[in-house]
Amino acid sequence: VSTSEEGAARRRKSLSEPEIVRAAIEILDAEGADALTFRSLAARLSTGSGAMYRHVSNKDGLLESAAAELVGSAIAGMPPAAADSAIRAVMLELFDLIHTHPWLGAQLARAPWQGAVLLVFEEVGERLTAMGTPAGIRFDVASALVHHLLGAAGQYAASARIPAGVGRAAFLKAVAANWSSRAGREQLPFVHEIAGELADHDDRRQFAAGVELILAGAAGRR
Amino acid sequence: VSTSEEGAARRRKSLSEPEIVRAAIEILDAEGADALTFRSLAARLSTGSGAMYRHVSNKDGLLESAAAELVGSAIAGMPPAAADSAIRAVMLELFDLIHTHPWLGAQLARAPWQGAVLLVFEEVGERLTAMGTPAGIRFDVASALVHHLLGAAGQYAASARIPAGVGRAAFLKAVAANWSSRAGREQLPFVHEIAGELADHDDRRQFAAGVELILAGAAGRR
DNA sequence: ACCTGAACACCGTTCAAGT
DNA sequence: ACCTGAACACCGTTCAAGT
Repeated sequence: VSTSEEGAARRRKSLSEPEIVRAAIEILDAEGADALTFRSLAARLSTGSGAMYRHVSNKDGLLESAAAELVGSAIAGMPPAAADSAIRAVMLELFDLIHTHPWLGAQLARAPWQGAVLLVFEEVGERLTAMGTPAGIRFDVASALVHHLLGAAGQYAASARIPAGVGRAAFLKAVAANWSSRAGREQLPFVHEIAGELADHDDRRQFAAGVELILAGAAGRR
Repeated sequence: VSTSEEGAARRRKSLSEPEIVRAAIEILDAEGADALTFRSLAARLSTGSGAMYRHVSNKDGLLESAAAELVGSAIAGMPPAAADSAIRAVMLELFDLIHTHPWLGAQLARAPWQGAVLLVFEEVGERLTAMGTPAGIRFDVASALVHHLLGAAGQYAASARIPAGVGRAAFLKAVAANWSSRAGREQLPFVHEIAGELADHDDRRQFAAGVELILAGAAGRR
């Protein structure tokens, strides 16, 4: 046949780090974090399971590279620091990026001093500077904003893991019932209230509200 | 000898869930998250590696129980919701708890809807109610505070993993240098500035500052 | 009823052997 | 120089066999 060795396990070209990272992102996006193994990656790249170690240090490094790749290009697409609203645009852009790549939320929260998170810090910090946040509180404000993003990211990643069919409200109530007794309490009234609101809840709006709280607090101290 | 079967691998009493959770916390505190395996746990409890499955559902469940145990008793020790400053006391108490048990930071960030985090939500929410935060923004404020805690927790857990001897400032600068080029940038000036401040940096103070920003933002909307 | 520990089905990572 | 894939040293989890 003319299609010769279709799918045969032989490299046509030498591997490269960007090629490996790209393949990793594809697996992560399509099948989730658990599906990324050096064996699945090797299969997709038609190579041996140990071949990638020439180009990436280890699995942690690979995940950090994948995260930085996505965050880096999302940030590159943003207009330069200028108007007062720029910080909000950056925060929402990153929130949306995590929404599109749920594994990214878990990854950012796991290692807050990886490259991807530093890129976020840089972007946030520069825009705070541009909008006149005093140097004395700039690091505090940036860190509150980044923590808010990482916290929301983790929460979103966790939501994505709730078995389909079970509503988030029902899930929360079940967990709450399970744990309230151990806390030596009859009930968790506030959590119950939250669970009720969760049905028609907009994560993105709540995230934006948190950003506004922090910015308002910062403005009060200007 | 009279000390008979010292250290012999035989159960003296039947296992229980609290006993298992307690042993898990001891391993986590003493040797870190990686050291907790069902085999190390079995060795410490002088039993078989599969025995714990009668009492805990799996490893995730065990970690969630361990986290909830610590958070639950920390919260039980707090005075009831009352004064305006109570919310600050709770947040700092939890920050300190994570400082004492670094693995807890990673665990809370990993699964934000586990029992331990719901207990935090409850405590924060009740105190916001007590201090008069309007119902309309209460959930938003609580979630911003919890995100701040989880974000800080993750960051602290990551700091603890930086190889001893390497300062945090040097570590951050190295990571930044490594990634700035890939972001298509010469440098990351804000991150560089941060790294400089990091030498005499007080995490606890910065965390408290973030809490104040959020509360100030909330007060402005009262 | 509960514990025991071998066995199973995976991992990440290494490294001799190939090309 | 780089790839290949068996091998190593682990995991979490299951389950027949014991008591």
